[in-house]
Amino acid sequence: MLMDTVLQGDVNLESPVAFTRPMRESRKSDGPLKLTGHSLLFGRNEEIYGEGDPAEHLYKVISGAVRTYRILADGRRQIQAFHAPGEVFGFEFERENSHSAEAIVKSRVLLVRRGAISALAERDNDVACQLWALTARELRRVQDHGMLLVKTARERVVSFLLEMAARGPAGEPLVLPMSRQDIADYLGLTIETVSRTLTSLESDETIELPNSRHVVLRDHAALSRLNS
Amino acid sequence: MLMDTVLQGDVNLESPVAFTRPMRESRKSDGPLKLTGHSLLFGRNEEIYGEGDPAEHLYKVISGAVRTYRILADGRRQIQAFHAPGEVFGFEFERENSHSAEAIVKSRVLLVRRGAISALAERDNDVACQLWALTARELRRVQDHGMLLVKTARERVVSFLLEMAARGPAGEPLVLPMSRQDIADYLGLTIETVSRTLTSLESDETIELPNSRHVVLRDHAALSRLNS
DNA sequence: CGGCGGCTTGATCGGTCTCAAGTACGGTGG
DNA sequence: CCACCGTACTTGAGACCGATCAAGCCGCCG
Repeated sequence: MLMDTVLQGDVNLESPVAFTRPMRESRKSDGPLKLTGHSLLFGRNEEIYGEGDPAEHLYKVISGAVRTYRILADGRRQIQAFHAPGEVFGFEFERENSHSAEAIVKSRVLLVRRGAISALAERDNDVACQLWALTARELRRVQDHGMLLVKTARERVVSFLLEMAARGPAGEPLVLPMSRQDIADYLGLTIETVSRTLTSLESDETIELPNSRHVVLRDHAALSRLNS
Repeated sequence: MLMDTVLQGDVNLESPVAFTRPMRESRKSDGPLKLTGHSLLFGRNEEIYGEGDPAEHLYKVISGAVRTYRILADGRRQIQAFHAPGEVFGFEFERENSHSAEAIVKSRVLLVRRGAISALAERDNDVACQLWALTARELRRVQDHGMLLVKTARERVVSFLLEMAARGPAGEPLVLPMSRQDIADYLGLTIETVSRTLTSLESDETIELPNSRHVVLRDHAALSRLNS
């Protein structure tokens, strides 16, 4: 974990940005929320923060990809979200983090002190409202993720693919930075079921799998139908 | 749905309040967020708002109990939360509601116009910060609910019972306002599995079921163990 | 060329769903 | 007070989906 120079980032309300592209700088009409902090570089599978750590920062992915997760008492891991460049994570109302975060691949992450944000929010209503909006957006994402978990294996995998596709440039093959185990823990399935389901979608000619980390969505109509 | 006199309620940050008790008026140190609106009375299973309706209000349960849910394309229903008196629901960042809300039993609900809240939030940072806090709290709840959905049937039912018990007065028998179907849709199980699991817990002498809407938690140690 | 980690494939097991009766309960009317 | 009814809940038998256990395969890097 290497310390980097101070730099400025802006928290915007735009929808997630492609994993495969540098962050997009478009912004909503209500304007971006300028925040400053240090950016740090994290290696593959390196912890960014752990469950129970004091929640001192908000985080923004500059490059790479991040997963947030919780571990159940018996060791099962539930991945709550994958974060692409441009996305903010680490929303926490409690004193301590309710979940852990790790870099999926080598990633640059901007850290913004909560104190700085609170101070800013007290002076500037606009900032406070945007924090609300960002949190509400995260709430919506988590609700959507919850919907996944009551579907069949096939529906979950399809939903996952469509979610990833929605973040990237349309038409281009999907690049997945995360392992099968990550996908399985995100979808509440086993690695074998994820693998089998992908294979099955390929033999239906709904998708193509040039290799394990690349997916081409071939039949969007069929995918949407399966997304239920 | 009967129109009622205008009355004042306060949105507080306290944890949920028992379904079986009138709302608790305790408040956090950062102070309650006073809001005014109309209270309405809703009958059993009456809709409070529907998915896709313009999101014009925040809601607070005065008495009774409320469920919020989404319907999947094929008709499956996923209940996102049960709301007890004192709790605020209807957080929505989008223009339209992402889910529906219904009264589980005859319920009185306070409606607060979003416009009024936004206006208040623009003038008063404290209000804006508390909205953030409330939303963050809801976020945490939804994350916790997501964790349920990757557990076994037995674990889900136990988690549900403990969640309900945590809201009510300690030691007293649990009164469930919702049907087995509601519980099943909240836990992502079938009604039969919920019923069987409860019966099984009773024959383990972990709980008692005086009747279908009342549960006595007998062996808290066993329940905590099963909560994983 | 060998070894290792990540992924796929196969065979079997088991938990939950599905379909189908039964039973208890609350309300209504006689 | 009881007979009746409808709804909600419980219980049973069997099927099925996804988990588990166990090989095998592929790609990558030494």
